[in-house]
Amino acid sequence: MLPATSTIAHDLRAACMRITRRVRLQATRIPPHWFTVLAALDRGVKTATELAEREHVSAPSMSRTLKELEDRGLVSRTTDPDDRRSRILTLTEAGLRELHDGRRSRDHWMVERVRSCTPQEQKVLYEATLILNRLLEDDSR
Amino acid sequence: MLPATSTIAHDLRAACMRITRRVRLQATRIPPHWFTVLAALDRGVKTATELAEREHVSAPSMSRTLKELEDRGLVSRTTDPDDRRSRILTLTEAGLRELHDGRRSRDHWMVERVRSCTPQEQKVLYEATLILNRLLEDDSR
DNA sequence: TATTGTTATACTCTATAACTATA
DNA sequence: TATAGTTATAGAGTATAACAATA
Repeated sequence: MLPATSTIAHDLRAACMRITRRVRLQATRIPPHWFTVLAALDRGVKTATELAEREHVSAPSMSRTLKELEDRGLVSRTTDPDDRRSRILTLTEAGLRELHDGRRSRDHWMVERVRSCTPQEQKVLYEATLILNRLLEDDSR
Repeated sequence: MLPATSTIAHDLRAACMRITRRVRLQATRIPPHWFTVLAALDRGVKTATELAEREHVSAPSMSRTLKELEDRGLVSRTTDPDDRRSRILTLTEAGLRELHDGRRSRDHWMVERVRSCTPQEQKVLYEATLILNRLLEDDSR
């Protein structure tokens, strides 16, 4: 018998949060919020203002993070010729490498775990992932 | 056809993190790390040292958090008569109420989403939750 | 001596307010 | 006047080191 909807929801929510906490322990070489910025730039975000909005962070916070990323050679900032107030952000090669390494490191724990599952279990996890992504999409409209 | 194990793992990990981020936006009245402590006490954890270990936080950090929780009347600390170095932690009634309110608030978004799923989908999500919890347990041994 | 918990101190990430420079 | 971004400053939350009390 299937539990009540509210129980399923609670247990699922709790499990997702536990997984997140566990995966976060797989330390990357850079802080999590830096990593998030590199990922956003990789997805095509171009300006500091846009980044601050999408990450729900204040403009000064993002400004400081970007300065540190630039200092470490992971991001480059050039003045936008069309609007000289703006600065166009791009990932450097080192930034792209850091992003790839970080992704691999974050996935490592989960890959080991999923590998230990039976094919049937892997199928359940895969289908659940599709459903979760649909729920998240539905919500953002 | 089922994707590669590494793809399933990556997509699942990413989905869990997105769900966590979305659920966190359902603000509780107290900071997330306080909430986590109340939940641990409710599960039967009794001492500050044990809490610090389980939450992967330093002893002084936990000590400070507990002091603030005590100041706000959510937790009470009494000296353990059997080992006078220790202090036994218990949730007050107000703490228990805060915990219940917080849980309801955190679950709210997810309950709405799961309710929108078909019974078959709910079954997949439920089975996935069981698998995820087993993976987390396996790991902590 | 070892352990439980605290205080002292410093670092990181965050925010709001005030600023510079462009538009 | 409004906008993109920065600097100045302060407030959380965290950590390590040093300490007190008890075992």
